[in-house]
Amino acid sequence: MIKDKRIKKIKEYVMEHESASLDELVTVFDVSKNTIRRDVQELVDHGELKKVYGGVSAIPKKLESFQDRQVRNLQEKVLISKKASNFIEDGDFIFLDSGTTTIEMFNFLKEKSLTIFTNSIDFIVRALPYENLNVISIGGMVDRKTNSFVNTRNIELLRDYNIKKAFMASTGISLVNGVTNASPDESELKKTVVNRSSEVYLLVDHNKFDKYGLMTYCKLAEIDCIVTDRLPEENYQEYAKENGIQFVIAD
Amino acid sequence: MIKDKRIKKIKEYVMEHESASLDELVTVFDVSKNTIRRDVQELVDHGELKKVYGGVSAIPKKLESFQDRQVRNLQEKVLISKKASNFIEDGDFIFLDSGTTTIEMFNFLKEKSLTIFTNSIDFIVRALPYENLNVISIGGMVDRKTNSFVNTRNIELLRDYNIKKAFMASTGISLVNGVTNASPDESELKKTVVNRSSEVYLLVDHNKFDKYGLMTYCKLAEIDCIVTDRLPEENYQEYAKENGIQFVIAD
DNA sequence: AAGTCATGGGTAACTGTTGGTAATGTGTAT
DNA sequence: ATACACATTACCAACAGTTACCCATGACTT
Repeated sequence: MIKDKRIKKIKEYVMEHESASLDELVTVFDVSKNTIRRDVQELVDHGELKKVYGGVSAIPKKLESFQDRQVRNLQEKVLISKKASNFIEDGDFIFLDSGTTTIEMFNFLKEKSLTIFTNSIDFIVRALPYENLNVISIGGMVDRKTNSFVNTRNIELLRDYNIKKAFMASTGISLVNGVTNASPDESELKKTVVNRSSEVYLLVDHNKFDKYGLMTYCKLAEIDCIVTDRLPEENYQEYAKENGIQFVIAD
Repeated sequence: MIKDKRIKKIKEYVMEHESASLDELVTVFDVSKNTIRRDVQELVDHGELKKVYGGVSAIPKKLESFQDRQVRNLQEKVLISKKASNFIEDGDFIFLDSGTTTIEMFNFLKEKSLTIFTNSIDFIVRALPYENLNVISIGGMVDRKTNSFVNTRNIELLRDYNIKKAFMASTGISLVNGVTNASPDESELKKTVVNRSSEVYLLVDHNKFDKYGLMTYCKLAEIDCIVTDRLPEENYQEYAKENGIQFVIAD
């Protein structure tokens, strides 16, 4: 493997595992300890990681809470987001919810020509270099837990736009409680988006099933398509069939 | 395959894979290493890719254009923004315009406790780690020339907020044309902010005097305080005296 | 037929990368 | 405090990749 690539991988590996011993890295990347040392040194010089005796650890950033979540189950999130992105075509007007799964869609839509309505600050920032993406921000108060805009006073303006497809995130879904999220500030917006959008896609990994958060922002029946990484229990499949919900499994 | 086409393909290939070894490219495109080198060299010369030992890697896109402008006259901008920040007190509810001068205020207010209304994407991002800053974004369409939100549909909501102090930027000011900026998309918002704010501060370096852009968003008389880096011509001083405008010189 | 250009193959000097080894430093358990 | 294991640093030799050339070939142009 090219040195550059290896270093990037090392960074990702350490980020994902919070920290790693040098021996661990030696095994994983199959190069000598010496080389690992040099690679790590380079990353440390660039302020990407920090050294600890016997290994290396990710830098606890101020907004780590979000970053942390982002790497957990990263592979599943990438698979799900890739699958979901297949539903997006050039010229679409879509809504993109904030969240660690939905943000992964970025890589799969950055080359398309789209108009994207979003409350995700991360997405707005990542989309800045891509002129082909017409990004419209919902605005509102910055919420540091989710890096998104909440409590937005201007939900009204959503009603002026005809969103074709909405890609939603959730902290947990269940047959009883529907699609939920943690914060009341967000749910008003999500409700409106679900109502206003022709097609609603929900991106949830298998861990989210049978869990629920504080607020329900829509019923499961209001979702058109659930993109996830494992076929859910029988009762979900029945419910889906009854309510015309499509299940898409990414693997 | 023709050379031009191959080079384009190589670029695409590397972009897609983030990076690639020369050997890899040799196999994929079935030409000699020598040719791959020449092709890659051409791409590097055009700044499309960068060489790394053992291969090539895609250039991580950046928001360069804005960054560039940011360093021009940086010292003046810092001086002006520092001076302007003196008017801000803990607990204030302020508006912060987008622009290369106003963004420099960030360092001088990041430790204060404030509620900040802004259209500047850069400010929103930089403020993310600072929990003491309550940031409210105006939202709207992303404008990549200024890294701000424009064309915002929800100017109405501004009327609900009582902004205490507004810190405005401008591409040029003159006695005849007042305070101007380049884009029609922005001026509607700026107009409203100037109207709604108890105190309006204008941050302009001396180069901005006697220049004007396409759109006038307010008269000079509507400004309460102009922060700049040199004492302007006599006629500006007279005008200021007549209209109760305070001049603050940063040096 | 001569000229131009892209290509492939080769050589030699050079530079960056790698893994090993030895000396030194650091943390831990007794 | 001492011994021990392991981590770190520094250095070097081997090697892989790079640069800057060379020339031969074939396709295409003038």
